[in-house]
Amino acid sequence: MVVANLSLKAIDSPVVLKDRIYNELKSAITSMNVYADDDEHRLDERQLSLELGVSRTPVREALCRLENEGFVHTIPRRGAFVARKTKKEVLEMITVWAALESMAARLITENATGEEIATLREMFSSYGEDGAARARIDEYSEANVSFHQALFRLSRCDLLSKTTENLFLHMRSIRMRTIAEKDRASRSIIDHMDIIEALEARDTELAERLVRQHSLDLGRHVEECVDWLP
Amino acid sequence: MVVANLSLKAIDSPVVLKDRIYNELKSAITSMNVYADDDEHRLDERQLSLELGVSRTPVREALCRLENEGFVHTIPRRGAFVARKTKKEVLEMITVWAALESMAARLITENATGEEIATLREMFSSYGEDGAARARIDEYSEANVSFHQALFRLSRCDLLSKTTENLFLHMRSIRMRTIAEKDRASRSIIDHMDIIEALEARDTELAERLVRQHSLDLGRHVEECVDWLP
DNA sequence: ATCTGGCATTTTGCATACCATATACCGACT
DNA sequence: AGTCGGTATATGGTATGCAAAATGCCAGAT
Repeated sequence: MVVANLSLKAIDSPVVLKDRIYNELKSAITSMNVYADDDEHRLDERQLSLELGVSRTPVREALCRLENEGFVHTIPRRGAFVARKTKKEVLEMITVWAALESMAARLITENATGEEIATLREMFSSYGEDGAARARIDEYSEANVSFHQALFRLSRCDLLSKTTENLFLHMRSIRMRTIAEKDRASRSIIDHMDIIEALEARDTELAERLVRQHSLDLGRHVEECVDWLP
Repeated sequence: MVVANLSLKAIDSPVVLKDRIYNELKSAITSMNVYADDDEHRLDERQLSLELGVSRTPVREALCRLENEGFVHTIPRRGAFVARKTKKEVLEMITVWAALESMAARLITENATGEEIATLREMFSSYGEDGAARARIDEYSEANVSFHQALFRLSRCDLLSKTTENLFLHMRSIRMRTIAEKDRASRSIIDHMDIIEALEARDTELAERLVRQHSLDLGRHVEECVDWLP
């Protein structure tokens, strides 16, 4: 008799309540438009626990995590609120983003395969330089996000992706609003194409610089044009 | 009658129990040598709450935060353990570090005053190029940490500092062990001096490249020489 | 009429009690 | 002797209870 050599993957994911609540709240917070109105959105522990049908304890632990990630701001004895970023904080997020993504580009030129880089180009196949598809802003916005996420994925550095993940979510509402300007969208496409070419040419320094500049440009644009943030 | 115009600073720090426990545990974890022995260090909720003289609830919330920051690894229904980084994770931390610190250097060349940059040089005044002081490794190690922290401080980007803060703590044990090699220490001093000169010359690209390379060198050294990590 | 002081309410922070599950031990069976 | 199965125990996950603290309201005084 031989032991059946089944290739089983260990199941160590007994998803517990607090994690599900964390995911639920996180998606709820990131999908809402925090900056739509001026009044702050309170997160009542008791109300949340009632709505979710659980006790306050796992809700508190979920809020604790969200606070640590900057999505929730809690004031002792006062309660939890959906965090609102100041303009300064947004600009700093963009700065950190620029640092991380330019490093991702660097790593891609050194490690990624040609096929992987080719997938980047395919993502924009429908958005030719003719600009025919430029009208589909919302659709492009999706491709835009995918492109940046792909950069981090191809860098093969999990920590880079993980560190940026929350920045992505924080920036989502901002980016959605700033990308909805045609000239910036077309500028963005050109930037992306230049980046892809640099990656294909394995030009480490150039790719790094282009990616960094692309982010810093966004930063300058926010600096100059966004006045709806404190 | 005039209103007394006292310049009071708002006290919004009713330091609550869970925060103190968080700090207590964090300093305890980061100061211990996690990699000294092979057996994993368990963190028993009940035992901790007994030792600290509090209930389990705030202990759990502190552990929750520490898990989110990667200092604690909890397995559902099994308990919390002091997290042990793999070699891959350490290398990725160094990569992220390199990205962030090189961006800090970039910002310094653009924003910092000459006086601020001068303070960097003063930090190494006692470690001349003659190498007379090279023997004082432990003392130098302190100056080394201070130097890197100063880079982030002078970047005037709080988020850069904040993001790196935990990386600092994670790397402490690693760095302590790798820096304790004379040739690397002297190499490190030279690197630092080159970086300072680039900053003084306001050479953005050079400063950025030197800082990044300094970190990546550490990465390569860890890659090659550290075999005591899984 | 406005300001101040106290009371009531609301809500968090912490403590405790309960429950589900994983591990460990032990006895029985092959 | 080794292995399998059951039970006990320990430990984390969840629920609830209690108290401190902060806000808001109202009444009374100036």
